[in-house]
Amino acid sequence: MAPNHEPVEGHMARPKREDINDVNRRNDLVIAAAMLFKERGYHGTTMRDIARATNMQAGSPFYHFASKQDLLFAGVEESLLGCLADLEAIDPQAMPALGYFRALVRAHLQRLLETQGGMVPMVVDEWRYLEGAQLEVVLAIRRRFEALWQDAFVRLKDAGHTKRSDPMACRFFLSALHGTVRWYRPDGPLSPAEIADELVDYTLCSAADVEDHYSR
Amino acid sequence: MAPNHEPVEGHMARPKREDINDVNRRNDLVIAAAMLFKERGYHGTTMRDIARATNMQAGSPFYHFASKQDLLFAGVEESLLGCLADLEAIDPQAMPALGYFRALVRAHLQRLLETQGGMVPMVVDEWRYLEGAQLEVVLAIRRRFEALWQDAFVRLKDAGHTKRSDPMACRFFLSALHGTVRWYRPDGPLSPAEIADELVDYTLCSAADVEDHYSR
DNA sequence: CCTACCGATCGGTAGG
DNA sequence: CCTACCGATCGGTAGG
Repeated sequence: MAPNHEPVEGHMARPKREDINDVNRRNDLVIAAAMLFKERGYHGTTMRDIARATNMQAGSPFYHFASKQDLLFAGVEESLLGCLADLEAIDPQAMPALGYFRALVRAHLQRLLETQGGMVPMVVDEWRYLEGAQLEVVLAIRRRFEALWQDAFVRLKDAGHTKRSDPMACRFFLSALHGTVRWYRPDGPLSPAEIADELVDYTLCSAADVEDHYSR
Repeated sequence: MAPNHEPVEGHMARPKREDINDVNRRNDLVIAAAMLFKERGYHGTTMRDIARATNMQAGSPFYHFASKQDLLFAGVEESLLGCLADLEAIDPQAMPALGYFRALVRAHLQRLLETQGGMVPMVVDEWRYLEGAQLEVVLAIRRRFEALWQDAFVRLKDAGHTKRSDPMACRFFLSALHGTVRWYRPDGPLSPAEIADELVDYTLCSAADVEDHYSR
């Protein structure tokens, strides 16, 4: 016994051999849980399911996490922060509005659809089963995420690529963006990057494009 | 004891007094269950929760439904068929493509967002917990639903109101349409009809509109 | 991390 | 529909 420390250890603690193992196993749990939550839903998944998927005994996950909710929170927070980091790594000043927007959509769909065996889609539906302070943390991250997209939309419109950049338009766009997790199949005909380009095209509205390059 | 008949009673059975009561109580259960499934998820809701919400004792819902899944199925199927009936009641021949499309979006958002105290949004997320034959039935209805929207999109493009009418574009649109259930609030500033008009505007892409009537 | 265990709850049933 | 009940399972804990 020892771990189960949410508030993380002291500063700069040089990890010893056992610590590394603990961290690895902890991470295995987060991923296995996220995958199961995605497939069967949070309440449809059992701590015993998660233990089995990680080759542990029924009570062992509680060595790493104090509760099932803490395990959900770890997965949701990690995924969301990962998404946000990807997007914030792209410099808006380094490229034109359209290129920036396309880079955002590509980065996000890559993260959403092909990270770690597909655990990230879980965040789209399952965050809502969090409560209290953990829910607040997640909502705060989501607000930063939405503000970033909102800004990108404003730039897009200022450059003449869309007719709207209001919050409602941004919401419609984000629904289409996140809706991909409900129909995307890894073995399907389109890669995440290709889907990204399709969505960018769908979202744009320049006069020139109305003369269809797209039939079918 | 008596009911609990899924395959419905004989043809044209004139309902007696008790039958009416059974039908009413059965319907109360479907609505209460759907509301709870929407709020807490299917697996996060207990048959006892549903019983309590209907002023029954713990075991009584099983007089009307053989299982929890049957109760879910009843709500999902009824909601989906209701949606489909609304849409099929609109005659495409009776109006121009744009008017038809707008009528569809309005009808659907009305059904989705303000029917029976808001039970319908449940179908967006919870149908996936169905299994076997019931799941197949629901997927079949959904295919009809999507085909209808696909046709509407083709008409929209033929009339020059969108640049795309391919299945992917239709999917993006439907995600935005159904995503409304995740942010719509009955006490919010916009009615379902107003949201419908916003979405129609967002989806259109005529050259004339690019000169923004919309700022912000 | 495993073993062994607990109290609570859950879906569902019998019998009227 | 209620009463009374059952077997199974669940989240979680103690103790090493």
